[in-house]
This record gives sequence, C-alpha cells and structure tokens, in this order.
Amino acid sequence: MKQSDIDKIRQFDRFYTNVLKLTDKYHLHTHYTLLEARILLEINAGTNTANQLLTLLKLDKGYLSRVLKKLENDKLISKEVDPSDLRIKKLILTNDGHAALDVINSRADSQIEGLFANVPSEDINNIIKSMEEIQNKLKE
Amino acid sequence: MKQSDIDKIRQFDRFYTNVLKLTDKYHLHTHYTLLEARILLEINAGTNTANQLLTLLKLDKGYLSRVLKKLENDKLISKEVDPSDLRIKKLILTNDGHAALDVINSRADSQIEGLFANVPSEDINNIIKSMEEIQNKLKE
DNA sequence: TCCATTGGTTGACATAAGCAACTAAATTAA
DNA sequence: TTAATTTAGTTGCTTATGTCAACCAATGGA
Repeated sequence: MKQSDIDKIRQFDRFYTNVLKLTDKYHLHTHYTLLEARILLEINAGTNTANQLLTLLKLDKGYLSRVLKKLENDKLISKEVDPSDLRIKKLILTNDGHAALDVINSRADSQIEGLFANVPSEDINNIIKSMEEIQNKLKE
Repeated sequence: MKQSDIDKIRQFDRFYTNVLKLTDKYHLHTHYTLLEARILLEINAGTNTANQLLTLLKLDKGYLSRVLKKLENDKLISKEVDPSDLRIKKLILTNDGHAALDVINSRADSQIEGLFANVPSEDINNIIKSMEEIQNKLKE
C-alpha cells in the first residue's frame, strides 16, 4: 500500500473524528450519554442482548453491564430472561425508552441538518454517495 | 434536507465510529494515549500553542494543560515562552518526542494497512477519492 | 457426572474529562 | 497613566468513563 494513500486515509480519519465530535454532541441536550443513546438505538434496531451489544460496540462486559443497569433503573429498558437459555436476557425498550429515543433521534437529526446547512444539495448527494462507497468497499 | 439523507449520514457516522475505534487502537502498543499521540502529531505539524490545540481539538483548557504537563514531564515536549507575548508558550517536540512520534506514526500506518489488507487496490483508490470528496464538500 | 465455556454481574480501581476559580500578561478605553 | 477587560494558561476539586479480575449460574460436551 502506498504511503501517500495511508497518509490520506489518516488525514480523513482525523478530519472525520472532528466531525463526529461536533455531531456527537446531540446527547448534550438530553440527559443521556452518547453511549446510552447508541445502546437505545441498537436495542431498538434489534441488537437486544448484552452479548450482541458487546460485539457490536466493542466494550468491556462489566462496563456494559453497569450501563444497562443504569438504563434499567431509569426505566428506559427492561430485561426478560430468554426461556430457551436462562443465562440470556433479552433487552426491551420500555415506553419511556421509546420516548427517550425519539427525542435523541430528532436532536441528532437536527445536528446533521445544522452541519449540512451550508452545503448545496448537489454536494450533499455526492457526499452521501461517497459515504456509501466507503462503507460498501470497506465492510469486509 | 431529506430524512432519508439524514438517515444515511447517521448510518455512515455509526459505521465510521467503529472503524475509528478499530484503527485508533494504534496507541495501545506504545504507552501513549490517543490524545497524547494526536497532540504530538499536531505540534509537529505546526499547531504549537495550547490555545491552538484547544480550538483544533475542542478540549477543556484545564484538561489540556494537564496533558501537556504530562508530556513535558515525560520529556516529549518542552515549552518556550514567546518573547513577543509572555502569556504564550510555544510547544516544541524534544528529540524523545520526535522519536515517540515516529513510533506512533509507523504503528498507525500499520493499522491502516491492516484494515485495508483485504481491500483490492482499485477499491482503495475509490475509497480515497470518496474521502477527499467528503472533506472538500464538507469543510466549511 | 465432571469440566470447560458462556452470559452476565460485581468489587475495586484507574484514567479521562469537566467546571470553576485563579494568576499573570496584554489590550482597550478613560 | 491607570482602571477595566480580555486572553493564555494553571490548579483544585469533582464526576464520568473505562478496565481488570473474580465471581455465579446456566449450558453443552466428553
């Protein structure tokens, strides 16, 4: 692989780290952390056991366990033992959890809108195409 | 802005957060944190006052001050008062700092190589084009 | 039945990050 | 020229975030 290619990729990584840092602040206006928001999102999308979240989000299991407990204490999720394997607990969004996720999602959407406010719509289309290109080629 | 566009962008953000999480582990094999590595990189690239780092990296100034002090204690950087404004301290990489940065850079390069190991070189070219497209259109 | 593995929890601890109050130097404005 | 404001950076204190290892109970295989 060419060194100049590596340099370009690393530069993009630095650039996009900053972009994410900006947009990732959406949780600031709710009282959930970025990680909590992400977890609610993923549970809602069907990643509904601690172990699945673990592989998806690459966290420490003890840490995740505590975050999930906090979400449970806050009544955003509930846990339901899987009858076919009593070790597994299915994670379920409560009504409050859905409501919280709705707020988080709309704030996150607004953040993206803000970030792209000054970008012409033609450019937006190109950016999205580029994002899809990256994902398609990079996801193994 | 179309909701479907926002959704695609948010999905890319989640995807690339994971990519960064993977690649950003390069510091694990050195004994510097990701932030320390980034700071050394930026100082070397010319961002050489605490205040400049602050706006670039969007950190708390107190926190940054401590991280810089640690780098100074570890003899990776030194501080030199700017004669034209005694409040400002120019940050300078020491020899050890340069050496550390070399190690960090080569580890980071290897990480990128690893990530792209299975990607055909034609795809790599397309990915890089896409990355440049995103940066060009998005940077204000 | 014994043993290794798996999903998840807990305790103890370490590191990262944030806020606010504070110096000292520089700038503005009177 | 001095008084008020702003700026660059530091420090004390606190909370948030993350790590490691030991652990328990359920499972599956030899």
